[in-house]
Amino acid sequence: MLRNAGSAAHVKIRIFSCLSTMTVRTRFAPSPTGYLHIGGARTALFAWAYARHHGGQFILRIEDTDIERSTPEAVQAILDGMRWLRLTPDEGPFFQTQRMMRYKEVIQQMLAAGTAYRCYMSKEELDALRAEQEARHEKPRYDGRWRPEPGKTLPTPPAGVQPVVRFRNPTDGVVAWDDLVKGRIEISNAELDDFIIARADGTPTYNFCVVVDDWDMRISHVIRGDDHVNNTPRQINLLRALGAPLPRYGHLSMILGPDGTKLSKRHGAVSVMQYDEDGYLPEAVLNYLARLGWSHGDDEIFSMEQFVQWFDLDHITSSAAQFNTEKLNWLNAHYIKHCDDARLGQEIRRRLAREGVTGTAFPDPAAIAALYKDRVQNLNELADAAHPFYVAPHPPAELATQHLTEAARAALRDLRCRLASADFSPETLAKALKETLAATGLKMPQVAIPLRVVLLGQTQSPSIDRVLAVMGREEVLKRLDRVMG
RNA sequence: GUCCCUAUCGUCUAGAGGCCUAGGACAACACCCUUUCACGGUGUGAACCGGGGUUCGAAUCCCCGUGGGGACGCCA
Repeated sequence: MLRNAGSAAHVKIRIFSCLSTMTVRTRFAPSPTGYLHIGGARTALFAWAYARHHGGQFILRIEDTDIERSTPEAVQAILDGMRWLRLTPDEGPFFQTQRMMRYKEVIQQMLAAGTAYRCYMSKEELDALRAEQEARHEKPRYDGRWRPEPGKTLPTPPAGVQPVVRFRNPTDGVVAWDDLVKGRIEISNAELDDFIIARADGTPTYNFCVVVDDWDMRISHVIRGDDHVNNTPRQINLLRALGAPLPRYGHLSMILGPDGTKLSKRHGAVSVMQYDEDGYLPEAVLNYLARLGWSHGDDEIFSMEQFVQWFDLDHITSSAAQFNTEKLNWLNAHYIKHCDDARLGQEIRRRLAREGVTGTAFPDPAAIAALYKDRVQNLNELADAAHPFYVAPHPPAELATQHLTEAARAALRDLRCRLASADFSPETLAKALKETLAATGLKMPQVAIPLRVVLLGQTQSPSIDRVLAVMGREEVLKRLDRVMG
């Protein structure tokens, strides 16, 4: 799978296999400096779907070369997020920190081949150079002072300075590629400078590791956020210098926050696990994300199987999309409605347990889910609805005075008698209710609402007979007696 | 500042020169259903950023503005 040696022979095999089998291999390559947020999740989803659609492989690669900022917690958070979304990689996770020998080897080769060179410029000198360039309204870039040229005399390396290694970027011509989502993009080499591929301490940098990894891992399609568009020409030049085949590139436009501004840690860019926390079903989040920047005619609701079958890069919008919670809520409500009762029951238990409510075996949470699934937008609302079934509420004072009038109490007493001997089947419950209406001359709401107040501490609920059935005789009578005295 | 990307209802989007009097969905509003609240059903309002071209014909192609975004690290 991964090779540590890059001999010419195996380069040849690599090219051959790409051309002959056309295997699609995509990757998701997050850096573990934080959790998996919604933008990263969509990138992963699209890369995953593209590979699946073409019967190829989806690879997860953790780009942890920034030792300062990478944490094991973040690695775990990314893995958790992907597992929750069921975006299972076919290969990996691979860690760049475990491939250091390979990067160093390639750097040595480039140094030997003259496609890279040592640069002894200090950070201070660099900063000064940039400041000058900015003062002249120029794009800040390295001036190539340590770049070897035929007939050029290089400065003498200062003593005691550890050099960085820079890539010898072509100086003229343009780098162009047909972006899978944005179309043809051309960038002049004059815009690019000789970027650093190895730091003074010898560790390789991002643009270099990406190139070596994409090459070694035989990535055929690089699908990533469009904040990487500017890196692409550098990576293409590097790949060419290495004699490596070029993958195809597709750059996804970004996801903006609900207010149209960039997602930031402060708003919108929450962990995907937060959506679990907030009561969203992963299939709702996935469906929502799939439609954010991609479309298939008028189709809005579809399974992941369907998505994989339909997915292509031709129907991706090239402009940024704004996150819209209302639509996510709508999808979530839809998926809850169509979700299996037993699974919803488990979700109710899990969420109730989180609030310290245990002993939720009776009534069956799945039965409560069946009662409420088509009236909630998220699983937390479902758990909230289930709560009073397990913890008898005290009817709020104002609801009691407003609804538990003498007439209502009389009706409830009448109903209690009939219920005491009922078997709590839907038929007998409906019959008892009707008899009470007839006996008291009240209308259904005049009995149902006081009953809701007594049983659930609320004026709203599903059909009261269904509530009675789920709550069960024993508990219903207990609650009636407690309030009616 | 320089370079790159981008622009259809409030939002996500359909749209590949005539199928567009611009379609769908969310949200909003109205009505219907109703045992309360929801669900659901039906319906209404709502958009091609501006200006120039090309063409018999432009939402669609080209140019220039303008708005938005990204990049310009010994971060990824």
